[in-house]
Amino acid sequence: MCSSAEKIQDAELEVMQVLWQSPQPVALAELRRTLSARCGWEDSTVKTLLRRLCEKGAVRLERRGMYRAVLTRAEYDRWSTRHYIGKVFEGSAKKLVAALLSDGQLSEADIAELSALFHGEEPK
Amino acid sequence: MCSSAEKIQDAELEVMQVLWQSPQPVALAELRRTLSARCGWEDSTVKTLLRRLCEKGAVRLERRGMYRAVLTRAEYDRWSTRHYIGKVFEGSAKKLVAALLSDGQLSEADIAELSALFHGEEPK
DNA sequence: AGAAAAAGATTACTGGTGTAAACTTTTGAT
DNA sequence: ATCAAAAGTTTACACCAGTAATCTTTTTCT
Repeated sequence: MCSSAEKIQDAELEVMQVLWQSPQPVALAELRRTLSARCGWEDSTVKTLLRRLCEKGAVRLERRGMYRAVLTRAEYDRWSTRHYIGKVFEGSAKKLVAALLSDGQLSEADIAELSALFHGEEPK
Repeated sequence: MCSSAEKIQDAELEVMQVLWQSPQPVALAELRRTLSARCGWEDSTVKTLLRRLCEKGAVRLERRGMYRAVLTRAEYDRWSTRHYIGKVFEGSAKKLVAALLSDGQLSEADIAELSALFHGEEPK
């Protein structure tokens, strides 16, 4: 139950996002380049964040200079949404969606697509 | 545009939630009672949080011992969802809802209700 | 008026997060 | 074998958030 996802901090999430969007594993050099561009971080900052992520079990050092995400994006999303919804919407995902709707955060097109999803696939 | 909502911290949110769920304004004594029960906080903790919220403009001291939420729940929800979706779902509310769906965080009943909302009211 | 109670203001302390420098070890190239 | 570059490790440091004690002022009760 404690897949560590909850403890991932904002800065760490930036690192995870880079790991998630390349085929695994990713070279430190590339992490450094991407995060320097995207966040303006120094080399040592990236290393610190990688170390913390490894300590949390969210990342693994595959081999020298190659890092792999252990925590998957889907896992992170699940945990973080649960946490967020618990904090703000009394644990009700439905309330969150209703709020998005009444805030106009979903376009007509979004709604159409989601309606389709609501009735289409989903395994269960 | 910076209605302060983004900077509301977790502990502060607990206080806001108490303010939001009683007809405004709320007596310090009641905040203290509720938050002591709900969060186990001391009197001075509640006062510190109220002070910080006042500094942020999210709460106002209406008159001695009576606090009023200036930031509304709807405003907070809007800002916090935007922020969260920006951080985790590349700014796409649709992606968030799709994730909830594939995670099974929406029951059949939820989906039915939301489908109705999708096609029913909403002023726009 | 004086004292007790409540509210408000000031100060504090710890741990975590963002950010990074500096030091050490390993590896690849001459 | 040596040296430089890259990677890994250690240490650092400021700020904020969570939590609270204490001190001061205001109100209320007798």
